[in-house]
Amino acid sequence: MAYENDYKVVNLNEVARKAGVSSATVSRVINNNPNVSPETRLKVQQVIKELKFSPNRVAKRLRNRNASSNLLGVLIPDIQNPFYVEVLRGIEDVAYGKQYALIVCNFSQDEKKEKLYLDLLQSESVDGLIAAPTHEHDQKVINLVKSGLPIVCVDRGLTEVDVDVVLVENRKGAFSAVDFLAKAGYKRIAYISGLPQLPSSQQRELGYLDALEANGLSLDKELIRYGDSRHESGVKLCEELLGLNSPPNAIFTGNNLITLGALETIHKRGLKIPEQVAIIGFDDMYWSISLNPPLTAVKQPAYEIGKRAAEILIQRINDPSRPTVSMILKTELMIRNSC
Amino acid sequence: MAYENDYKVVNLNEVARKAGVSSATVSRVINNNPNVSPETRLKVQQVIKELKFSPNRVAKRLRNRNASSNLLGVLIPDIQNPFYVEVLRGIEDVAYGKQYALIVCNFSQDEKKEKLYLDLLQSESVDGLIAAPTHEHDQKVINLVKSGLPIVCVDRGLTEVDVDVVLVENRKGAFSAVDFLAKAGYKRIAYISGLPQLPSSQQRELGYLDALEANGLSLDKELIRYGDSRHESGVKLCEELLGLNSPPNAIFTGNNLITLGALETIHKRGLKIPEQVAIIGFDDMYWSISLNPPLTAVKQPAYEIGKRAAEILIQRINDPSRPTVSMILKTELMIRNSC
DNA sequence: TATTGCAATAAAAACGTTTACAATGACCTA
DNA sequence: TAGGTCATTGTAAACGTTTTTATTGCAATA
Repeated sequence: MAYENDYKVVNLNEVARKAGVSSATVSRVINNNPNVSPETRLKVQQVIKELKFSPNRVAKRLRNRNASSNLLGVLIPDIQNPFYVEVLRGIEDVAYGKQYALIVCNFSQDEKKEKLYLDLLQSESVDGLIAAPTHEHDQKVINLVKSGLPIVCVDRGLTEVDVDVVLVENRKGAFSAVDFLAKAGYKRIAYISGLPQLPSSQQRELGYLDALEANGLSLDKELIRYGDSRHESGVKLCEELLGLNSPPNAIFTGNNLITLGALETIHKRGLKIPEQVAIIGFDDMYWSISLNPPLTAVKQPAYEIGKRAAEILIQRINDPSRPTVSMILKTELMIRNSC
Repeated sequence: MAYENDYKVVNLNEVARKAGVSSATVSRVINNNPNVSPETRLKVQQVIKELKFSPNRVAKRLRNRNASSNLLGVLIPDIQNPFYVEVLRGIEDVAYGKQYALIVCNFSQDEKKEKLYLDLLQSESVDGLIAAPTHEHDQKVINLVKSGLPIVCVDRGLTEVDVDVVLVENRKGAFSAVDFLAKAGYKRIAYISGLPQLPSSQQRELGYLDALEANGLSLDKELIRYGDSRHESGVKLCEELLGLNSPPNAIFTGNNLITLGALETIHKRGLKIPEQVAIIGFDDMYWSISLNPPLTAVKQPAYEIGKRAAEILIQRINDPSRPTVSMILKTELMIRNSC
């Protein structure tokens, strides 16, 4: 095309030539190395501006394998879950502020896909990684931590290895929800769990059990159902529960997609909420108020999780030897009209 | 740490040394270049397996500036909008299938941020870009197209330049919604528009006007409100409309975030939908059925948009000279109970 | 037998940076 | 004035690939 020449990208050497200095000097200028005389610096800066030079991040990354090349990996289980989108927003705001780019990998809770993405991220020489591993014994992520790559886990930790982690009080959060149901007089309370291998699902189940016990309610194992953290399993498992001979009169749903699935089923059956069946969800959404009925839910500070994780990651990149931290954030019960 | 050595990453030269060949030969093997004897190939492949070698994508990208380095940029106006998340899912599935990684840039409808991200993507030497530009005259994106970078626009096109684009029948879709309202007997129909500079907002407005005219309804300019495509402007503009001396009895909302905002306002005012005010939205969500009431909406094939865009982009990367295409996808009216 | 052609391989340059090390020259000191 | 110090700058290697060009050995040809 006739276009191309007008938009040719200049490199550091052309800047050096035009400014009459060596490439090393130009490099020093753009990296704010103090060993440059003020006049030279000014001259070079002028040429940089004139030529609209911007350093090639790929070359930089290749050269500085383990120095900062300003690229982070984000490994997310399900980008269609608004919770993770919100986490991503938090990460993104911090990353953008510090000139980091993000390679976003959505592995759809598929372990094979997760593995491939991790290889890819390593091969892209990312400076660090924010990940929500498939489970606590995720060998691939564990190895990556061992290899020295800065990593922060969100939503799910790792055993066997010391790693920075940002979590939420899952057990307490679940307790507050189920306790609220019990105090409101519901006696048969069901729990639809996400993937049972996830630490968060396990913790929420414990919170559920805690609340039953605290309120003197006996446990009916039939009322606990295990799904895969997705909308469809909310639909299906709620169907199962409502089909029981002695169905629950309240349901605690393990995450927001399950909540939406369960709502779909309840509405399809034409049941009145909360009169015929109450529902309380883990995970709030800003449009929960516009649901039918406005949903009572445990709110996770998702944006905050992402923000904190990114901050911690960048800290670790800058100081790989600092001790690991576990940050546990609080949840909040948003009371509306679904129970 | 004691860890580090166990996980050292091997490079092509080590493979070459161990296999007793030159690095060029190893490169030929991994790139399936036919000029390698079967025995050598086998030998090299063995060593690759043994050493768990995987080529460094950064070096590859640096070397092959304009050949395939398997990295795509995605420039998205608002990752919190479920529509774009769905588009992203479509892109991701195609990209993953072809071993492409994605740098996802969410510019939050902020032109400065958009510009910075575009510089970053260029500096990362992406092979191609899928973008939803801020408006039709987006100079930065136009220049990038002119520079020869393969680009596909989604949701919004560009003037002044020939570019691949994947769109939706915005005008027809809006018409079908407003026509449905009119045929249902609503006479005072309002339109809450997203950012007025967006081609999609403009087209939807035209569809709205078409439908008024087709049904013999007169236009009241007071009933058109312009927002910024976000939740808050849905809240606020709906507030304004309902505060009018002669308020609308039906509202057509320009995108899903506006819809949710408007719903919030309607519920806050305690108005009955659709008896006191009806609402129909552009953009469907899989949980629209769980809203109060189940929302009637124009469904865009969001996943399909992303999928097609990614396919077209990869085609163009492989054949930069092929003529540009415009793909226009159809919308579908999902009739539920909000009007 | 001398030449040619061909297949397989190696050598080396290149991509655009950073950085260890070397070189320069100005100034100071003894 | 010789030597040393110091600030500034330059040279060249390195990061891990791909690719152009060169080399090798061998078979075919005249």
